[in-house]
Amino acid sequence: MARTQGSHSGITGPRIRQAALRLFAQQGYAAVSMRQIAKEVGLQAGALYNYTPDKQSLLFDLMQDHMAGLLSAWAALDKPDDPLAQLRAFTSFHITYNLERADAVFIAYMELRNLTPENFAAIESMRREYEDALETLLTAGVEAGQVRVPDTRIAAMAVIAMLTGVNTWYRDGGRLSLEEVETIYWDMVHKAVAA
Amino acid sequence: MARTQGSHSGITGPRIRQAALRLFAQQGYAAVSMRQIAKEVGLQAGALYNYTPDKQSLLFDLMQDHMAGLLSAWAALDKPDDPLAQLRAFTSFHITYNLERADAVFIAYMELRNLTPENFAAIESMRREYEDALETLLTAGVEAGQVRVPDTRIAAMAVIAMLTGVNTWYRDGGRLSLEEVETIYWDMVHKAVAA
DNA sequence: GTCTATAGATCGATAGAC
DNA sequence: GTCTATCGATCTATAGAC
Repeated sequence: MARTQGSHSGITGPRIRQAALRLFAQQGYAAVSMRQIAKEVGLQAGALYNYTPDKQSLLFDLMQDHMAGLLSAWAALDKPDDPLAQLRAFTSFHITYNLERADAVFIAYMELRNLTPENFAAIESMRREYEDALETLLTAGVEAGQVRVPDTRIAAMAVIAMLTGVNTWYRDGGRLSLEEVETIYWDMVHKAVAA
Repeated sequence: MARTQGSHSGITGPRIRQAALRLFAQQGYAAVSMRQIAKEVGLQAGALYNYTPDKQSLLFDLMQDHMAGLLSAWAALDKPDDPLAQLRAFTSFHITYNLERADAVFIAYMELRNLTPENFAAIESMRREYEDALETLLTAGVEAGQVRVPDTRIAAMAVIAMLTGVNTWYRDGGRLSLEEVETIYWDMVHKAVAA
């Protein structure tokens, strides 16, 4: 039953999204053509339009799936009661989750300007929700007397920026293991916000 | 002596770079056409090639100028002797310098993938030099007993990521003044790396 | 669901007049 | 130094055969 055209396996859609994710991250949305994506999956360009109405929707779906996954993974995580322990859990979670999805993280940040206004608003709202989750956590720490920061909103932004920065330099098999990285960052995050 | 074509004023080159900087930052290098840049300056597309050999050189020059300016501005800054005071100076310097050049900062980070390998290496080397400057400063703090971090290299990367993150949310006339932002970030940076 | 073919637009860069 | 005009390539998206 060898097949020479297309995949016919019902997983063409995911393969297209996977190829687009990688290419968008490597070269940027505007620099990647539909023909390139099609070639990566073994299709002609026209066939892509059986899976996405247009290139913009392909980008938006990738970003939306990433943000939704991030939010639901954090929501589903089994969290300790203590606010400071929760903050430690957030630190490890953010580093690990983002490192494992470096392409999606990169796109979700870099390609915001290539979204239509409506799509941009949707993604920004999800990002805001994630920031709010961390700020709420910091506020609980303040009320428990474990955290003291000049401004919980800015502290949330600062912690997220610091942790996401790991993606710019971390490489598998490098000088430090993922566990060591998590420990090092927790030391700094902890001291930065501690009472 | 009214002139109706071109600028003839000897500042066309800078105006082209300024327009390219703004457009590249807003829409991305790949999404901006030479015709768009020309229109912004009031030229036809062909005239741009009197000022740049090609689009790639235009991008590279913008990034190189930005990084060179950052390095020389930090080098020229009058710095205190005390390592911790120097770190405070770095915090204020980085926030202010980058906020005042948001477009260039954005491009220098986002458009690395659109550089040729040679150009990429040149920019990366300058970025590395800036990171080294901060790491050297942290190491001096460790030797003076004022700083204690698990890893000076990672601490340098973490501080830079945290401070550069200001660019993603700060707006003139917003809730906080630039001075307040600097104070807030110094509080967190200081605590994060303090002995 | 994929193919081939193509419409219609736009791209970077160059040539030659002025 | 800027213009007009254009080359040759490439783009997104669609139409219609299979």
